[in-house]
Amino acid sequence: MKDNKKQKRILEVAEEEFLMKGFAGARTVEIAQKAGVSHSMLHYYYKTKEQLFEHVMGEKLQQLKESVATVFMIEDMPVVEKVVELVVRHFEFLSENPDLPRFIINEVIVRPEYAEMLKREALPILKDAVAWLQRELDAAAKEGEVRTMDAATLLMDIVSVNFFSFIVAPILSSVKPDMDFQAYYHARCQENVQLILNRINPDIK
Amino acid sequence: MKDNKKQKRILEVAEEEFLMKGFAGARTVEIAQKAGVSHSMLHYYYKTKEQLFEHVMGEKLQQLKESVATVFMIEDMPVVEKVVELVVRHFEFLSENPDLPRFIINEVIVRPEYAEMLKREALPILKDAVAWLQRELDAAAKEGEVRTMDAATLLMDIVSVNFFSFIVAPILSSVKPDMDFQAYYHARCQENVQLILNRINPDIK
DNA sequence: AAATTATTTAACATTTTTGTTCAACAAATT
DNA sequence: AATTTGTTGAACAAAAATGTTAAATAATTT
Repeated sequence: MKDNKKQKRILEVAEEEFLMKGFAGARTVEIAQKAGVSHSMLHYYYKTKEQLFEHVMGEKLQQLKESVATVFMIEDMPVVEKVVELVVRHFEFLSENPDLPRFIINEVIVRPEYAEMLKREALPILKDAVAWLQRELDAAAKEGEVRTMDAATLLMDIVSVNFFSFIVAPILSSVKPDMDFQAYYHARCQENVQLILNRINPDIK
Repeated sequence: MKDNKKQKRILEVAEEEFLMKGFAGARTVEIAQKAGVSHSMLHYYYKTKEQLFEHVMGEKLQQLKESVATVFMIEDMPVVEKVVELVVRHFEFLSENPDLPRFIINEVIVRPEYAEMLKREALPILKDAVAWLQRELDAAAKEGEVRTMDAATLLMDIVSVNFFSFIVAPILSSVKPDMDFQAYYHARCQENVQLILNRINPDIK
């Protein structure tokens, strides 16, 4: 086999385009053109736009799944540090995949079949992660290290502040064209860590 | 004039469709059909899909603008209560417009001309609001009522946790089909208030 | 070298979506 | 009553997007 450099290239460009514009907004001819292959080549490897999209979505969900596994694989350390590590890792994951969440959320809302896919792929592993975090938190709460709290809620807080940091980034930059992304991300990550630390702090409320 | 009930109806349905599916995903014939008017009627009032979309976007940005004004018009009370009020009002606004933010963010990212529109429409008033909040916070910080902090950051925290509560709601419900939205929203709002209160609490860190 | 696989070009077919036109009719306004 | 405005239907045109085909060539594998 020729190792299909072009096929890979098509998929790469398809990812970019679908992630930016969604299924409805992306154009197959544009994908082919940007990938530097002929229009027919695209259909040679992927019969339909839908099929191409499925591959992209499949890869992205896979990636999401792996990222959950990675993000949660934290060696032994005090639970507070673990939570900090969680926030930072999740933030880092997002900084490498800034428009993945927006993409998934949109497609899942617009096209129910992909809600199913998400449910199948990403959910079981996420449930395990929540259960793990809950055990950690409960144990630490008994020692008074953190306040008693729901792991799912904490996770949602983490995801929402991190996620939103990336959602607004392009808007902020359209407002301040000279904005320093590096600095922004750095500051935001710190802010988010701080916010989550307050959240689990046992001395409050 | 006949007071254009149908024209209004078209706009209503167009809002629903564009908000759910975005510009690229929405279909003019479907809009006409759901509005209970003929296909030709749609083009009679709105020459093109783009024009129809502009009306919707215009209205939505207007609404956003007004909501900012409303959300921030808080009578005299201690600043901590003001912040709580802010969170609750913003949450309420979102509960009435659950997919507005997602819509705006998407279109603004995909179509730069609407980033301009957003900048023109919503930004000046938001800047005022941030300035107001900053003054309030600074005054309160001097009295030790809240911790010294950046108003823009606090606002971003508020928006992100509230916003995300609504983003995930449809996903959660696809996971747990029997989920009680009412209860979920109520709990989430409380959680978000709590999170923000921790954030401004002067006794932490 | 032969066979297979990858790739292009360029035309074409199909489908989907948008937009137009026109004749007729209904409703409201003057 | 006459006129303007709203409305439909149905056909049609035009544009945009997807998908197909076949012939020719290049590259790779056997």
